[in-house]
Amino acid sequence: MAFSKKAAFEADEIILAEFAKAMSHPARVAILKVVAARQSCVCGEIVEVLPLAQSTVSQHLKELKDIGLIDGMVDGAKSCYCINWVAFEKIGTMLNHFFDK
Amino acid sequence: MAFSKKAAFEADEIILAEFAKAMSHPARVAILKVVAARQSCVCGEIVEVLPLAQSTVSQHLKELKDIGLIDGMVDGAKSCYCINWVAFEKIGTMLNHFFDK
DNA sequence: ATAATTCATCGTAAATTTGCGATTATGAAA
DNA sequence: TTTCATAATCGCAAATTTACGATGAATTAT
Repeated sequence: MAFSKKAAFEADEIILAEFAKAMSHPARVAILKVVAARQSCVCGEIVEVLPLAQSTVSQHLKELKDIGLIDGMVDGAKSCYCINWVAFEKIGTMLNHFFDK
Repeated sequence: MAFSKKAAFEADEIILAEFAKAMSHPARVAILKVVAARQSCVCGEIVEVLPLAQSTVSQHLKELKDIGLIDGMVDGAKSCYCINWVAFEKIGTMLNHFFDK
């Protein structure tokens, strides 16, 4: 493969693909669902609900946070996450208009 | 890793993740854009436009077709593709309602 | 019939993702 | 302070994805 060809594509194509990638694993979709249902929630609650180890969940949370689908804030020893609805709006808009012509 | 944990999630989470995965690479987003812009188009036209080898494009097309985002039909020696708008509707609906509560 | 086109599939190497245990860092409780 | 709890990060192994050239199958052109 030698090297990735991602850079050869247009910025909006890359952005949409990155959002899609963030949601391309059922664990991350499940995390989004849990966080959305509880307004905001602590990492430990997510770990309890998912069939995955704490370190794995933490990694998925990081990915969702890096792309901006969730916001995370420290609450003492805990980490509290909530949905970034603005980002979801953005995706919806991109999906609605991206393939129009 | 030993084995994938995908099966441990709910069906709707898996389906949404699969759609997202199909759109998680800029090449596939670009393909969708090209096909959408031309109503329907032949494989060769896509290969011309993308910075990828024919076999690579063909593989991406197969992924998009397998998940149902595009339909493909044989036209003599050529292969003609078009967007499956119903599938896009489905994604839009899932995105709009999946995280509501 | 032969050659050229078109595209799917195969085999592969390299890159990336997934998952977990172990460790680390920080805050809370004793 | 020492201990416990919470969660991020590291290091590694296994799985999956990405990309391409080569090959094959089918159609069209000569």
